[in-house]
Amino acid sequence: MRAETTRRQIVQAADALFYQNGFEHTSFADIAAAVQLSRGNFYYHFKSKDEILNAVIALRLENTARMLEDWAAETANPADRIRSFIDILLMNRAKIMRFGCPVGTLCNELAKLEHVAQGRANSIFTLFRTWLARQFTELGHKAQADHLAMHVLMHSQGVATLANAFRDEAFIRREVAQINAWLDGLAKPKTRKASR
Amino acid sequence: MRAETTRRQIVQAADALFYQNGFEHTSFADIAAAVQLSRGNFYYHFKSKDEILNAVIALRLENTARMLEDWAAETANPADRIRSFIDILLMNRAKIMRFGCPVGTLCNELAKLEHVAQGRANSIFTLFRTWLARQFTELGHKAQADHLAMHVLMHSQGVATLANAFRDEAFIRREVAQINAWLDGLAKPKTRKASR
DNA sequence: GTCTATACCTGGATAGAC
DNA sequence: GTCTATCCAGGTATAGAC
Repeated sequence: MRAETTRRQIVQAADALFYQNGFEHTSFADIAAAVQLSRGNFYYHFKSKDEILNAVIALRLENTARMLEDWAAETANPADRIRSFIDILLMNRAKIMRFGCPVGTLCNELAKLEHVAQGRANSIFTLFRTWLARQFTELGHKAQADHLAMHVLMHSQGVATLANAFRDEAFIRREVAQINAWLDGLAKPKTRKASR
Repeated sequence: MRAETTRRQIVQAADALFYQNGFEHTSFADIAAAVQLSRGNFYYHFKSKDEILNAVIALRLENTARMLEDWAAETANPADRIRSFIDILLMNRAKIMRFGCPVGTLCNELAKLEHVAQGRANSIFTLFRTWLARQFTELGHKAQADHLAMHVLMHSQGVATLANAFRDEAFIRREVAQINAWLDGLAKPKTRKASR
């Protein structure tokens, strides 16, 4: 098999395992088993575990950027674009209830490990943050665009953490409905002024 | 030294280390070094790592319960009691920015490990949840007390996760001010009706 | 109750044959 | 590019002396 193909398989397997079992809890043996490779062969593709982590983060950045571009291309209305982001909670609810948010839990873990890749992992958050801020700017909230972006991100992280702890789908739906209502208020601020 | 004293020291050291470095990343040697004990002696007090984890969770449950009782005793107004909870984010902001929320990050980690103590760890959340729900009931929101409790918990988790990733104190203050304003609306619903 | 010594295993990482 | 064999560090856990 071509090296490039094997490498990609390793990264994809590591991506899933890091998400499901955590970075530290995932061993080389686990990843090797997932792609049906011997442990020894592994080091032909990656010289260290940190190198795999970097590749996984790069993959996630790539996938995230593509997803955000697609949303921006498909959806004309900035409010609807933000709704696409919020909808992740519903689309991925099964995984979120089992494993939490892939970004939040990775950043949490790396923070405790004081890992060098912390900054790189956080940049996935930054990707969402700047994209959301751009949508809020287009919505006419330029001055507080970044604050609003952080608020939406905060909401998604809180929902993911509690949904994971309590395995509560109804809770997710309730909170998604609520943040969407909040977004409605922002999208049409002319109807009733200063409604908070 | 008396066994009881040593045992307590071990649990307190483990509590701090699990919070700062994560459960799995903390070794017996780390805890032993923190209390200046030999690794061998350790097993006189705890037969396994899971046993220490259980003791740590029990300690946290105890401390949390006492804190909530104190708030209920000190503060007459249920809205102010809820504000005591929200204020944790400000009081502990330095630690939260470095290590996240102790409850949320532990539950996250145990979920990925599929650890048997998961349920026990989650019960710390439940303690906050039922206490908050009681305050909302006293505030006159009995029907949605539990939903509101989950909403406040969700908020604190989201703020903690993002504050940890971005090390952003201004963000914490902003979000605390915002949820307090939201709480104001709930505490005095008579002034202006259906203000959301 | 506390120590040292040690057994045993897992995980990361390397060397070298094929 | 893939394998087996192997090394070494660190982690959990035990035995037994003091």
